[in-house]
Amino acid sequence: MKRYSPKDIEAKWQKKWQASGIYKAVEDSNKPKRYVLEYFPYPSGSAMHVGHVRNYTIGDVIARFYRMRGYSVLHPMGWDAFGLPAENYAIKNNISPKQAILENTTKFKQQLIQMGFSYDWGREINSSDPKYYKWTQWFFKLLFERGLAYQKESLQWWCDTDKTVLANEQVENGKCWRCGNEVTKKALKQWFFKITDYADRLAEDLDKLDWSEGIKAMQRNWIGKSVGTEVDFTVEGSKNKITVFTTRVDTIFSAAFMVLAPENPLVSELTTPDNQKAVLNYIKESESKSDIARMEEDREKTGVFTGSYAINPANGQKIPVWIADFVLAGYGTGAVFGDIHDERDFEFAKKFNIPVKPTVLPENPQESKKVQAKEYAFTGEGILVDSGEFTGMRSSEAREKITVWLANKGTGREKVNYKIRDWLISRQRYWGAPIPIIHCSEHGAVAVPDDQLPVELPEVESYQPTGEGTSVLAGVTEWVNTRCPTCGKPAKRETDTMDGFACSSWYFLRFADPHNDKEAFDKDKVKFWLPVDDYIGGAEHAVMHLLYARMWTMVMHDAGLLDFDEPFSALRNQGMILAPDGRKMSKSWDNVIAPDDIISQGYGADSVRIMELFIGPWNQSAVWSIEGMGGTFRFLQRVWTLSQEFLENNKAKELNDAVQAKELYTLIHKAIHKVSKDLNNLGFNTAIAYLMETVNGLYKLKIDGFKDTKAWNFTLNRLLQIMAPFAPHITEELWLQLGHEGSIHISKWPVHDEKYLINDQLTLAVQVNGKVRAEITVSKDGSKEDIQKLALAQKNVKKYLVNKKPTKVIYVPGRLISIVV
RNA sequence: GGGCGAGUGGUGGAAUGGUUUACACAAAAGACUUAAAAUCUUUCCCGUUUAUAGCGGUUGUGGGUUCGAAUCCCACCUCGCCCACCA
Repeated sequence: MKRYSPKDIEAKWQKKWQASGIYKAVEDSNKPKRYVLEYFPYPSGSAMHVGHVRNYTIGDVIARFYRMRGYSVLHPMGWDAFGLPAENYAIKNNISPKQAILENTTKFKQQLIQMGFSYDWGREINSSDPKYYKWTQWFFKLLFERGLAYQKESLQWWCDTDKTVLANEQVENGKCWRCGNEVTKKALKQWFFKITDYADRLAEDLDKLDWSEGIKAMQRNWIGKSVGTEVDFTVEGSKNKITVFTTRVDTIFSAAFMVLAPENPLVSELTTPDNQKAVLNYIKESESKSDIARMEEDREKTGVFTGSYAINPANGQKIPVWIADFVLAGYGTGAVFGDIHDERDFEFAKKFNIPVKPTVLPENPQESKKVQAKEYAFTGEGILVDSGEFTGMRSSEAREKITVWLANKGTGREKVNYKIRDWLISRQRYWGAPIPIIHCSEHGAVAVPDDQLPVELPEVESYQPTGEGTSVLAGVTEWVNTRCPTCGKPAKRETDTMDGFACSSWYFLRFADPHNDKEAFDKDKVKFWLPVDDYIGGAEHAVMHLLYARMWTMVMHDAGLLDFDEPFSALRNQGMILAPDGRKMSKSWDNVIAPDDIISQGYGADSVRIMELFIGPWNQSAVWSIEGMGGTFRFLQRVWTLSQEFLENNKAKELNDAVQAKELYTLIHKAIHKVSKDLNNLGFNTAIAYLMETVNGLYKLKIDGFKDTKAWNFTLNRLLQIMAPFAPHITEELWLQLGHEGSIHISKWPVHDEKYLINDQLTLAVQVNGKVRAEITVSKDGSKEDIQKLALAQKNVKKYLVNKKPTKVIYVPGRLISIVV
């Protein structure tokens, strides 16, 4: 008998599948469709580890399940090839980024193929291919023409290691998301996408998505919608006014001081000569302070008085105007009023001895006393005092009324603010899609005409960034110098490139029509496949890719290119795989486990795939277990051995045994039912556990021999089919050995027969006062009365019923009978 | 400080109102073998007991609802991830 040896079968089938094209996605309108997509990978220098592989395994099992259930399945793969790591890798290894991508994608592809993933490789795309980025540029133009791409000079996050600006989303705790070094601010003219125009829609539409609450919460938090009031304060002896944003206009009568951000342009005008020196010093100091220091927790409040006073429009009170770096220039109006109803303000007031007094009090009299004694900053809702005509109102009512009152006086208005800032898209690096803009001294920024797309990246000598705030493209004079598309006069090309997130904001659409050279995609093809039904990936993209892609989809929808405005109906966030030491897998920890090593140790891809899912719930993190691999391998080996033994026995004449046949049918139909149900609910680990249980059951039956040929044949065939999404190689091989011609992976998913799911005999637990005291076996259609009688007759039950009568009997069919005394 | 998730045997986990610990790992014993590996079979929460049955206990802690709670409610503790001076 031949032993199970994955290396003898896996590569063979991978080649055959590729040749026969069984995973090709076909638009068949007679079938329902399913678009299963995993985030397309970034082909970095380090190969994929078992954590990445889990992501693809989840997608592949889903894709295979739907394919067998008769769906038209699109399961594509491509490469997010532009970006910093590829360029840095190229510089380090002294090769071109193009060459680096070629090397890395070759390695990644080989890794994916050896795992037996069912991708339609005919749809492979690469975002650094001019045939692809031509359309990325085309979409840039779409945004530009719709007023959603613009240039602005301002202070930007700058990473001095990577020599480029970064988007807000790419700065984590004041550090560059790529290299981890502290970022600084630099004044540069940059390109932005106006994602703020979509802030409200991006927040509101989250409700209609089947995404994990965690990711939705992260996006809501990032967008940071807050509804409040803008209030204008006049400045004593000046025409200037200071506008503030507040969500608590009900506290306006308590305003005791104003605070402006040091960067607020009003500061220089409001500063009186006496205070000039102190203010300038403070501004200088806060500029030089690193953002890490500025964001430090529990930092003591700092600030200086400007010498000016503002007038509270609510009560005419004169209050001092300060500047302090706890007020952010970029949010709201860059100015706030301060009072005792905010912890930060109260802290500030205490530090600088500014008198404050509450005008909102808690309803609880004890707490109210404490607040009046200024024991703490009362930030909750309550009843207004000393607030003119609003005294006695509740906070919520007062907010509405005061806003209307201020609006009528012309000194206030309702206002919605967002934390999200526009998306900074330009990068001072070589390896990205060039921004398709030409700068003309007469016509300004002009889009490159469609017939001149793509604007191809020119070859350069060195990819080393200059650090001067421009990309190396600025040095390619013959490329930079061109003519204005409008007037034909000499003009210069934009030399910044787009961030890689532009490329990934539409790739899921390109998979529907990857080779189209007339347009980005054919509308009908996109209509057939999109939106993505299952989008699988980690949570690290929550406020980057997942937000950007949603915005682009909305823009395309508004431009009439799409008839949907959300790209990903369901998002599946897989849990991380940790190294056996419990830490994240990383080169620097030297704890990375690559699938290649496990496969070459003889376990094979099927065992790895099963381990990825059996290790725990797919959406929770898990520690990789090397020992566990033995278990998944043994399981597959048992299936193999059982099949071989059956095939050898099967050569003899046909045998019949009704008793064994019934047991076999019961086992397999239950398995079909359970595995189908679990796959529908993404219960991969429990589906595998049940398959193992089923195989254990078959081994028990085997002890008596293969007594019914037909039933064994049926059972093994169905078992292989329901195992096929998890272990595609071994099931395909055994399917062939059992005499089938076509591939198991396009065979019809089996349906269970209900009659085998019902047991004739049931085992019930008998409880007395909630404790299990006995077990009884009853017929499935026994009446409650009969069962109750039997239960009460149990020796160990009687013991507890001496001199007592049951007050209540609860019968849960198929489970238990509970007697209460 | 805010948000999200988790806490069950030696370990990963199963069970989402109904017999806690399915499935697997690790460990132990037996069969086969000259031997080992592999394979097959069995045992495996704690206490009480020579042992089995039985009895008692047990899902982070404390309380509640219920005939019955890992599951629902209240309070608290611990761990992980994300965000954080956003007025």
